[in-house]
Amino acid sequence: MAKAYDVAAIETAWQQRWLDERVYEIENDDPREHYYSLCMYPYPSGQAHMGHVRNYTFGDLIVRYQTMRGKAVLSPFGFDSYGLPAENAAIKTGTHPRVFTDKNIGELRNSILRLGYSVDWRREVTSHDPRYMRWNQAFFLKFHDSGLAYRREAPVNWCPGCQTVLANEQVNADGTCDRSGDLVQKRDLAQWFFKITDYADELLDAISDLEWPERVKTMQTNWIGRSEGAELDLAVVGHEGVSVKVFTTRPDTMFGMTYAVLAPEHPLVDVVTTDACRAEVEALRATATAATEIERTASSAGGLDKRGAFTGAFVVNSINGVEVPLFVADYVLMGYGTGAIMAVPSEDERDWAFAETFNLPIIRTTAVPEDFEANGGKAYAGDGEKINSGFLNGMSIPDAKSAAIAWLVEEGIGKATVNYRLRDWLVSRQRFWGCPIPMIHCPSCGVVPVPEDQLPVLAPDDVEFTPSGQSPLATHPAFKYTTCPSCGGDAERETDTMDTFVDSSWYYLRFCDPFSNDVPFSPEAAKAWMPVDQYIGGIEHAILHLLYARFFTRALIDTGFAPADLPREPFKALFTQGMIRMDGSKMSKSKGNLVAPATYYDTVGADGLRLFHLFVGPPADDIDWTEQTDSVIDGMGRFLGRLWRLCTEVDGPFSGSGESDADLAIRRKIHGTIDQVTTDFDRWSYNTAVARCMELLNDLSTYARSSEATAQIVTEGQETLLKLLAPMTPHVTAELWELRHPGQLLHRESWPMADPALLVQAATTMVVQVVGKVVDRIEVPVDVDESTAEALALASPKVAAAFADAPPSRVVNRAPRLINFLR
RNA sequence: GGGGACGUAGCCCAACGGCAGAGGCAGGGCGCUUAAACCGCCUUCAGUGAGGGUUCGAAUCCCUCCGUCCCCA
Repeated sequence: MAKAYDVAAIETAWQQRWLDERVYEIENDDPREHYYSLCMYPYPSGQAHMGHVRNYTFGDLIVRYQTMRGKAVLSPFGFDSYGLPAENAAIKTGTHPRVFTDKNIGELRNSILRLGYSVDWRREVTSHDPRYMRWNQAFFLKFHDSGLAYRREAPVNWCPGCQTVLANEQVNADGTCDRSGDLVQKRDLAQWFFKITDYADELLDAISDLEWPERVKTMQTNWIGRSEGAELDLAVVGHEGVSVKVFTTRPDTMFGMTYAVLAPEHPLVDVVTTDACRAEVEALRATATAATEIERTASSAGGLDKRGAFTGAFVVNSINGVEVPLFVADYVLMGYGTGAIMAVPSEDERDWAFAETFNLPIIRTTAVPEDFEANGGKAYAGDGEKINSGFLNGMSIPDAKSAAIAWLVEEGIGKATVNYRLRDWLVSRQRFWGCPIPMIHCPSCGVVPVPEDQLPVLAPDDVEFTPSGQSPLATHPAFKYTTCPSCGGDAERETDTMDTFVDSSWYYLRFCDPFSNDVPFSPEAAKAWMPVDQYIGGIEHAILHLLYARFFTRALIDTGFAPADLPREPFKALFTQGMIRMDGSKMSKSKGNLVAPATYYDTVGADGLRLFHLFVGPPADDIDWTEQTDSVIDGMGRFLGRLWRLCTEVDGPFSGSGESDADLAIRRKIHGTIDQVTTDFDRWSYNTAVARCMELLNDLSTYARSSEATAQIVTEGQETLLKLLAPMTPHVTAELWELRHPGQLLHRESWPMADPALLVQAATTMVVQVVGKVVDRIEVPVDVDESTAEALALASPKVAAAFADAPPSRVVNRAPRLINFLR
């Protein structure tokens, strides 16, 4: 009686065995070629969900595959354990966020283990561990020293009801607080920033060399948003020495400026606004403060872009001396450029709409295409000859740009500048469950860093979470009140904590050396593994996390925490997996449409579920979880059952000698499959790799059913299939290998090599076409020469009939695959 | 509004510019079974969202449109 396939028992036993035998524990000095595989470390939200399963299935496949390819593979795991959900849970239930978080970490770790993910668990890192977060603080101090961290006022979302600051995700789409429903206000608070803009050019330039999905590279490029243009001063009429500095990407359009605009927050607004206009300007500023940035700049959001007010002041268009009105309008943002623009309605859509509303003149400075206006064209941003532009007339746009800038420089009123959309990274969070910012505010010394030997600054445990939402740090006297390290007088601690993106910006470096306590990671360890060879995660981190991590790696190198010769790009290759959708929206806890992975452990097992995720479609594509999905997953279970029977119930006797056509055919199939699966693995085409294995299993089953089969070939087929499937369905294949080779571990075997001699076919089918239509198929030797192929094809009766009257005028000869005769 | 991805059997998906079908799901038939499930074997099903272009040849490359989704504003 063959052994039964007891899915759950086999899987848990192997998970234990891999841990016991330390199969995936790796040393930094391992002599094999190093390979660093990393899945983005998750927020610990409790039991793993399907998105985790999908992510870690790809990650585990790579770890096991590269290990079988003979490499030393680093596969660490950790938890992004600071964050808002734990704090919200604390407010709701009164338990400390650490308790909630540690419990969730335990659950998530167990469910990762249950998936069979191969991890060096000794290297586990959690963000809130004092041995980890203390380095955030050390980095912060050094950044502060180096000018990379600074403090300034910046607007935050303030809820008047809760008397606290809200994160963007706590503000509803209509601008209300998601807890109290009050209208959220903008308030200026002094906050800490990291100077990522210092690295804008480098971060932008390095994008082109990354082995990343094009769309992620595009998103990063757009996010940094480098634009070249000019900065110039516009003198304010009647205010001696006062001028408005504006940034424009189109200095060639200066002759078309018919008004200028200040952002509502612009400091000059108070200076230039006349008494007659003050009331209207103030009203506009009030509405602008309440509006979100998206509302303010969206050109499609129902006329919001037309909100503005005249200041009563005029500025001089320096290029032609014309005086134009100065407005305040909320479509100009203080944070971009200089917070003021010269408005050229003829070449900018939003300026055009604004000019129409306020009856301002529109002067074209670029010749528009002939039927542009006839077709309803308004603002025109395309190419064309300069017109109405004085000394720029007749020039192309690029020439006119240069000429205009040269003129500005000559006159001493402007210069060429580069502007970025990217802004400095605001790292202050008015939260409890994050890494405390190690700074002290002293009334006499100002802002003073906490001395390094006093790190880490730890949040207190004896805190109460009130539904008001205010951070307990700010109301905890023992934490808040301290003495100044500089003068010894009374002082207050900074009570803000760091953005959790700081935690995730260097965890991949800590994984290289998670045991050190005197350094964040040793230079040797970082050099042993960095950069990450394959980084895997969700597309939702395409911009912020990846950009911050790229910045952080550079900043750590430049501040001496990481060796100078460490690669400055942390992630060599990136793969972003598709998300799982259900009923048209993302499968998520908040949507309440989760399907628990554990549902399948007793039926098809983790192996069956993994196989489903690999098979269902290209890894980068989103998948839809539908009523039919369970049937597909059942099919994966049937496949594994057939694999089990092929390896346990096929026992001959076989009489084959290894010489028959069937023997050769199945050996070709075996080796062809090795070749194809290897190729598919290397190009992230796991769905087709699974299909190849299914084909091989089908063919092997047929072959092994015949008593004419050859015993050694049956074995070769079985064992090859087990190896090919080992990275995909590790448990069942490991068990079947163990049954054949007691005491040996399949996952320590080498990846199979295809025999090249079995990959070449002697003969192939050549398609014969007449004027592109298939008329015949002929068996030809693979190395047939063109003239022989043509002769063979012409001998085909169908071709002969077609060309009975006259010979073909042209022959497209792609021997041995295809030949096409044309009349 | 700008940028990007994707549209192939009832469904999920394959197909270096060269025979539209690898694999799976669902459906149908037969076998196994007292019967059913399981299992095994066989099998039906599209001309590639629409239109144009390039090419000897287009699912594949280019353009326009339609639809779905994502990112940015």
